[in-house]
Amino acid sequence: MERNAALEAVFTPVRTPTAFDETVERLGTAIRIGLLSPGTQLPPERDLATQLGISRSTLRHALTALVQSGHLTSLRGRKGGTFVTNEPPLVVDAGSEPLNDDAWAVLDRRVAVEIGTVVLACERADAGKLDHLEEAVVRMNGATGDFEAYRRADVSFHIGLAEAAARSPRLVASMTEVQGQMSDLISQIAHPAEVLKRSNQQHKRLLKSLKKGDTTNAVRQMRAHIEGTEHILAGLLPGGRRN
Amino acid sequence: MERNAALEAVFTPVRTPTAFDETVERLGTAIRIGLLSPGTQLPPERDLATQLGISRSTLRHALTALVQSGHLTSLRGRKGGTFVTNEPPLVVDAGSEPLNDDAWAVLDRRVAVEIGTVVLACERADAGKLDHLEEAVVRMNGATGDFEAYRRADVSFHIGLAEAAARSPRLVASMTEVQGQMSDLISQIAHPAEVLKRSNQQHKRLLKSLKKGDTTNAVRQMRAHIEGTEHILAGLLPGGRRN
DNA sequence: GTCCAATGGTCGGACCAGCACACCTTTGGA
DNA sequence: TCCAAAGGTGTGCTGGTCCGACCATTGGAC
Repeated sequence: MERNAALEAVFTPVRTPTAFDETVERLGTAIRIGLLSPGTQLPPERDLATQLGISRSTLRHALTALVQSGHLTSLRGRKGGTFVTNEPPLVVDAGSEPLNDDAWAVLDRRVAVEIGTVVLACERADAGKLDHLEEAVVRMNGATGDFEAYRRADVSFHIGLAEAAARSPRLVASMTEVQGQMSDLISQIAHPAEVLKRSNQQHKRLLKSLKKGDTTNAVRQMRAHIEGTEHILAGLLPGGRRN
Repeated sequence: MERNAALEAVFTPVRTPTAFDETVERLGTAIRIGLLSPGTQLPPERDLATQLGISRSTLRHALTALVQSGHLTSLRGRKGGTFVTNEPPLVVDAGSEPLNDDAWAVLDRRVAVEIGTVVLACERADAGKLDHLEEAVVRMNGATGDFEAYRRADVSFHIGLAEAAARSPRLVASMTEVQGQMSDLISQIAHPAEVLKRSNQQHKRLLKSLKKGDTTNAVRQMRAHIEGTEHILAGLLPGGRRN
């Protein structure tokens, strides 16, 4: 029993997502969380394949899947292209997954990514970079009655934070991934306006601390912000609230 | 230019490590950072393949690679098996990689994982779980003259922290990965005893805060601890110190 | 001494993801 | 009228992976 936990981690199954899987996941998430907004045109297949470092065949395979799931549409001919649908599906499968055990892992990962981001943002972000966050907060203020709109702005806020902190695009990618997973989780719970208001107040306070470069308070506020979601989810997760 | 940083992250090359790659990486890292110590016997190939969720052929491919690189040896016959070499290579390729640009990404990821871990550990760790950390600190105290020994204890400390905080093995896996990457980075710099002493004093202070559940100070101390390494590395990294 | 069980080592066939590349089809503008 | 830019299709090859059967070595049980 000495260090079973660590060895357990070593001998855990190796995950081997295929290029197809990864691509569907990437683009699907980007669309669902609003990074690629409705109407956006993707780069031509040949270019995009190069950018993603995969063959056109594989990319097309993924695009086809996303077309069939209603995220994308394609138009042929000159001035054709691949476009994000006007009303793309917002969550994956609509609750077919009953909050399995990895949900806890997602929440833990979120703590790491969000708090790490906050620390870095406090050190690196100048006022200019934080303007986008201000906008997002305003948008959220005006959308406490419309969860989808609220959530889009919420995602902007958190991803904007990562952009402000990032020295490499990796952090932004991690944040994007985490936000996508969170969207899947929280799609299954209710969002009364008062909860959203309270949540956005936390955003405001956090932003204030960020502007002052007050790492200590920023961390505390981010932790509180995250805990809000965790407490709501705790009841639904297998094993109940384990905090 | 609106949100190029986020889109850049979306259209970044898709990574598709093979099962073989992942396995070599996993086991190699575990050995290099001392999670699998010299002399340790791995499970029989057939079992290990099952645990890792890959075929025996693929596993053997990976094991063969690790045998050739000097990490493992195999003995046939009853009471045979695969064992960690007595003196496995400690770093990958001995400095053939001249600190490329992703080094910054590694450092950022470390901030996230370590600080996130500290926050969770403050909330969840009881005194018992922190005993291992105490041991590690003692070991480091006695090894400020022997960097390899010091580093092994150092890794124990940080991974022990993850074990204390973890609700799922994922966090431990992330920490393991990060520590492996850090080992590769810091293998290229000097480690005078006084630097190690100072570093271990930070461990002590951190542990004290952890025991009190003082998240604020624990975070501050962990950040300071990480910054120590960053400052030393900054001179070697492309782009110089960017903090 | 003999046999057997446990373990690493080898081989061959099958499958499939991914790639490269050539070619077809549609469509709008020069 | 033609051409360029885009998506759509097909074909064959390579390499990673799996499965399963079988071989070789070795130490202990009897």
